[in-house]
Amino acid sequence: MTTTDEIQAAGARTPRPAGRPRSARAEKAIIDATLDLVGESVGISELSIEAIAARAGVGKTTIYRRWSNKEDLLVDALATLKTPLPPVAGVSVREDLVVYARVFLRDACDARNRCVMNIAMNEAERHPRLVERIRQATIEPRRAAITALLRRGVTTGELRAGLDVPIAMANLVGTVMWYIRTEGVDECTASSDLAERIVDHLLAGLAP
Amino acid sequence: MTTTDEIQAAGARTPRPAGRPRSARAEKAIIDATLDLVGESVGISELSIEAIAARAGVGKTTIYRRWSNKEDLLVDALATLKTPLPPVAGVSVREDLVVYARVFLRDACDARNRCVMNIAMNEAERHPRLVERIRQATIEPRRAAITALLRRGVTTGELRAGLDVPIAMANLVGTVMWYIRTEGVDECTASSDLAERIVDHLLAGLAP
DNA sequence: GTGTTTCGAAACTTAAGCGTATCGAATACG
DNA sequence: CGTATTCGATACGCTTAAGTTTCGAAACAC
Repeated sequence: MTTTDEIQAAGARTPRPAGRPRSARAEKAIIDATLDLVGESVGISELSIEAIAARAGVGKTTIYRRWSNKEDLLVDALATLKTPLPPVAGVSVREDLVVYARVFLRDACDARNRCVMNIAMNEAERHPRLVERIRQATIEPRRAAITALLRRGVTTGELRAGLDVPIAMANLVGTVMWYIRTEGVDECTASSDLAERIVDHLLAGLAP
Repeated sequence: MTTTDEIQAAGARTPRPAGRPRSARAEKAIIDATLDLVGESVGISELSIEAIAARAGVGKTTIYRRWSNKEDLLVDALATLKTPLPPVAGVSVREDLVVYARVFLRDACDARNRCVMNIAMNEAERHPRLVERIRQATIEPRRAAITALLRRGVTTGELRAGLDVPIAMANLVGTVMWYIRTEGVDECTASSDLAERIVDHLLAGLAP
């Protein structure tokens, strides 16, 4: 921190407390180190504040001055993974399903994003606050988007009438997730048409 | 351990070493406590030998006399969950798919069995030996069985020609797993025809 | 300049949990 | 009976990490 990279003047409203300002660079380094380590170790208990401080090149004091414990830091760190929500889509339901599937595949291939789902699925009992936040920020918007898309397909006749929406949603998301889990991440990055193939498979079904 | 419940005479071949025999009841209590705690805490690092000993009503000595470390104990404990392999099935591919789906649903609703999949999916890097054992003992047989069933369906014409078997497998397993994850365990035990509904949904596909 | 606050680094206290060792009591065999 | 081994309980040394405190240096406002 040799140069002047401290937090900006903070506007006219807050009269800027006296003393040395907090380093914005240190804050970013802490968040980045946290996300890197979470992406590697998958599991909150394996994540140590000391490892974060070492990786970020920062003293533990600098961390504890900003966050009072590990969970608070994680909440803020995961919030920066703003997974920009699957973007709005276009004309045909199939095309939109492919767009969503592609987003899921891309996220599932990124270690940082993948760990979010791992935490949401496995740490519910030990970190309910964190999991609830993930659920509201990431899972729920996607669930709602897919539900709306499936319902739209039913009304437009592009999808089967009487479709069981919860099952269909588990169908789409579960297939993508499980495929990545079993076939590995390489498979995703390799074949660029994987999303299309999966969606077409789901649309056609198993029967002839 | 007030009564005589020690290990039986052990046959004529081994001449029975002198001294007090090891308690079979203690061994069972240790395994049970291990599975209970794993099912609750999901995550091997949260599992402590001391907690197992306390839950089993056993001294740590009794554990370390049988297993040299946590992982060895887990390997043996998980091996007792012999999830008796999906039983052989019958005439139509649909019926057999329903049988498998029902087994997966039942397993996914039991905390002890559910944790096996959690470990297999999340602890691969930290406990490769354990995960490899789970993979060979549980995952691989099921994968092979489903693959065979899907292939059979293609040859008999009950399933679509040119079916992508890996995607179809992720389709079946992923749908079941994700449905349980999102809708909760209660949903499984409640509706007894869930397996049929999921399988029929997969067969029919999303399209009209 | 003085005063205030943050910086990174290090030492510190506290708490878990591992794996070992020791203890008296219990349970087998001969 | 004597011997051998296991039993549960407890204490021990060791490691890891949490969270706190102290330190001199640095960065700001005045």
